[in-house]
Amino acid sequence: MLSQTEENYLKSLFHLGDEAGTNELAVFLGVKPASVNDMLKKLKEKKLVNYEKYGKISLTGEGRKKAIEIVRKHRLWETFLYEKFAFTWDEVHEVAEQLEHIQSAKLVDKLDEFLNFPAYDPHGDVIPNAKGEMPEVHKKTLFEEEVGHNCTMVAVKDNSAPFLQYVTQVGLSINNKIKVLARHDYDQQMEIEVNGKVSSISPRFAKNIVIVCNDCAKKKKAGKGRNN
Amino acid sequence: MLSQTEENYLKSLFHLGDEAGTNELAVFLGVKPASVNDMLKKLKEKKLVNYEKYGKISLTGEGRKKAIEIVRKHRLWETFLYEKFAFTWDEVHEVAEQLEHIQSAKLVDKLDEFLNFPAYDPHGDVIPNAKGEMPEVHKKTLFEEEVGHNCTMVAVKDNSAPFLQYVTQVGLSINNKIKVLARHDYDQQMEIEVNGKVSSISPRFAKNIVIVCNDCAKKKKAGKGRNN
DNA sequence: TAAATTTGTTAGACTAGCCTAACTTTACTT
DNA sequence: AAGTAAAGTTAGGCTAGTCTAACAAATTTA
Repeated sequence: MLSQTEENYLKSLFHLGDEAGTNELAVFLGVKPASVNDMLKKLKEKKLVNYEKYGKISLTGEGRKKAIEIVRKHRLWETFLYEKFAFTWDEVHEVAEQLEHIQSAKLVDKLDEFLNFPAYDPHGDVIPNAKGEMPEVHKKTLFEEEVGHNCTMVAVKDNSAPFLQYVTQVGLSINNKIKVLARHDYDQQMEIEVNGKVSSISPRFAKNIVIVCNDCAKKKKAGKGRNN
Repeated sequence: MLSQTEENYLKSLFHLGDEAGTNELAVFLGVKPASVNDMLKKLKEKKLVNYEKYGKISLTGEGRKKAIEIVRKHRLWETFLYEKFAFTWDEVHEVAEQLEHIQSAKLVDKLDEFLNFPAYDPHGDVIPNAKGEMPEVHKKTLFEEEVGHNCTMVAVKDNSAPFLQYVTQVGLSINNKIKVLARHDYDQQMEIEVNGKVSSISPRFAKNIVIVCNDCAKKKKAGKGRNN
């Protein structure tokens, strides 16, 4: 059993990617490099990180597996708070930071099922599945999507009530499919179809909807990610 | 902000009542008396317990308030796991022990609302309301209930699939109202009404349903309680 | 390539929460 | 009321995780 602190180190290493250094990790975690050093020795001992003096830090297979489990829990809880308890996307993170450390395999399974196995969290990040698989994904705004393509809404960028009402009116919500029917060169107004309903949306609106394209080729390197 | 450990001490003191001793608390928490002693000094310093050397331990008003908040969270989470995630009543406690320490007022409010402000948890214990009020209650089995009285189901004693199926068939679930229509002296079979539906139930069945009477006078002293 | 800067490491110390062992106070028993 | 048993306390020590300060290695830059 890992402590919450150990879990946080693994999670942070996962987000920083495989070329992390001591200082970088220290800044990320909000502790001093000396503390990171101590912990790295411990995690190396437990075979969760690869680490040699003055070298770069990376997760072992086992460490990565643990990290992904935590990310999975974090993102499932964020989705839960957002969808079921009407938290806004900027409120979910802090509480999910706590909830991600709850130990219960059954709870995670049930949560996943309860949310209907969501693919994306409210920030538009991919939720790893129960096997720890995490398809890579290229996020962009709906405004940038090509005409004729199908995409999935994964997040919003604006949290204001008027915007959110508009989103609802158009029939959109996270994990919904969207088809881009047209874009007018004149005023960049777009025509989209959601659940058979066609809407005309402004460029401003489209720029606040984050999507992943279902028709674009899927090959991209993983970035550094966010703090979760 | 209290640590999880501090919260557990307060919660335990609440369950043990106001005449707890050092040893008793140590046994309850599974630690040594010396550890309890250290912590009591700290909690006294924080004005959460009343405590003098060699004297009995009790919670201050503030300490009690904190303890009730934790009990409230524990019981709401138990109810959540039981009702929404199909945990059995003997599985909920362990996970609720972890969830009760999550810090988020909004989360607790939403949880309460999501569960429709439940009065009892799956063990039949009263859930304190948002104000920290906790009506005292006299639990008994449905078998013991008087004919003509109305009562509320608060728990089951048997967790087997056949029993639970039968419970469902009769239309019963936790926080449901039951009216006792009759009891036959011959075989102690009972007639009950649930949501307008009348059922005939065996004494064995009735003995596995825990209820609180809504028609009995409500005056009784608080007992020592359980570990939650 | 040598100096300066950045990055990483070590040693020693602190706090929370726990322990054991020894001791003190209170309560029980006859 | 004296002696024993039970309950409670203290002192000192341990681990996890943090810190500061001093030092060492690596990297950048002139």
